[in-house]
Amino acid sequence: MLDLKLIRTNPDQVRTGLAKRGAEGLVDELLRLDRERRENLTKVEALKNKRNVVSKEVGRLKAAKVDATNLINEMKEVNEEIKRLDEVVRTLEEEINRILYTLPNLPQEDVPVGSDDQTNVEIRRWGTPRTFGFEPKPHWELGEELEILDFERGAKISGARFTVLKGLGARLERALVNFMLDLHINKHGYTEIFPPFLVNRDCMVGTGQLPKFEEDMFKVTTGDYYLIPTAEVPVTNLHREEILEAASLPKKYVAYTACFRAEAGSAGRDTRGLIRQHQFNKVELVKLTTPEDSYREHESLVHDAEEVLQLLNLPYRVMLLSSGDMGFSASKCYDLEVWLPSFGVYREISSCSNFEAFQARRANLRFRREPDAKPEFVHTLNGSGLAVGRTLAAIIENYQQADGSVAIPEVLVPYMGGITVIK
RNA sequence: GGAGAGAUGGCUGAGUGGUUGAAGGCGCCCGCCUCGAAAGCGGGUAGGGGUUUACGCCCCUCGCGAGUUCGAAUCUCGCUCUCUCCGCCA
Repeated sequence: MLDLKLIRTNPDQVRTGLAKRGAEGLVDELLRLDRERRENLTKVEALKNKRNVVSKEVGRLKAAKVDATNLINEMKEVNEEIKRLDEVVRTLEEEINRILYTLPNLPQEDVPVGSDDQTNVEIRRWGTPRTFGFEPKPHWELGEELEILDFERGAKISGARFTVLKGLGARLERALVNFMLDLHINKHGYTEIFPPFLVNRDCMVGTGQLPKFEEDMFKVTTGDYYLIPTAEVPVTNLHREEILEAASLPKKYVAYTACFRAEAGSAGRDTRGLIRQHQFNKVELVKLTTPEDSYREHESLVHDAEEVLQLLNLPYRVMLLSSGDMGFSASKCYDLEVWLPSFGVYREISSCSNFEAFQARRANLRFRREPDAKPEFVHTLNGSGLAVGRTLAAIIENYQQADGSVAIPEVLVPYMGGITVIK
């Protein structure tokens, strides 16, 4: 969430930033509520001070065996007024928070302004899409023919947007997870986390999924738990309500998890294949940094994710998302898009964002520069490294051969027990 | 699921209605002492909010939320979490 103090002291900056995202209009309302809250707060605190002072006096009088009935009666009236004003303040705070929790983050200065993906900017491109001497098939056709993807049975046992991986397909999925984890752990210096897949509501609010995007989340009916839509949620919230030492930053975590998304509003989109599933696997990178380091750490996080595609020899491009295409919590976001031959387009396979203090403020996630310094909010970042299901689809399509078999990328062969082709 | 015990500051640990936001100890920071260090001595060490040019002042917080009271860490009720034993379970 945004800093209420920034809104109070610099409303124009906030108005401008929100306008870039098409989310203006509530700043004046916030300023009014904030002013009203502080006025009432000052009043009620003065009364509470009076109550504290008089109560101590009552204690002294009673100890001295002096009658204090008048003071006690007076305080009963003061208490009524305190109760009333407390309620007023509480209501105002609720309204303020209700608005704050639904306002998106402000874009960084260098984020292109635009309303959708048409204004995204291509930053760089890696690799050349292969030319096929035959008509390349989509991954779902290849997968079914090779009996490594079973969409029918996925639909039978669960429903639409669920897929069963079988045999070497399941093996390849597992190989990808292990390959990505090993790369980020051993070469890039991330610490592996294996978190719960169900989290409480506070975590979902902390990273920004709630309260605004409830309909996109799966919620269990027993207990107050949500299925994680990404490992970003449990991993970013690992240190919520904590004050970290500056020396322990940046914290770099990598986590493999399943991800669960309701995909409300996506009806009819990407209905075939592995691209848009209710459940998919992802290896996620998360960083907690000081504010001054977060921009550099963002760039290096993108490179860490890119290296997965490079080692798999999959052509991709890096897009800088425009203000209107970024996620709710992000201040700046790069997407990695992998080449999918059957679509003839680049498709998102990773999203790498810097959230600055937006999530940290929600999750009360702070650090201290020096032992006796004031706590400050950290900056949080994350990115897919990568979405495993989409990577699997990209490999099947890019590595297909004329006879319908699929070659295994060289770096994965050790993870496949020496197998070099699925046929 | 049943029975019991517990939750206090960075840690440990007192505190059963009245200057207790909290004794003592440990840790940490500053100073004295020392050639230097240790020991010793003195002082300082929570977070949030409001107000103020500032110094400062005020409010809230002893797991969380209600309640009793002029006054609650302390009494009452509800909840959460942790631990022990039993049951069940992968």
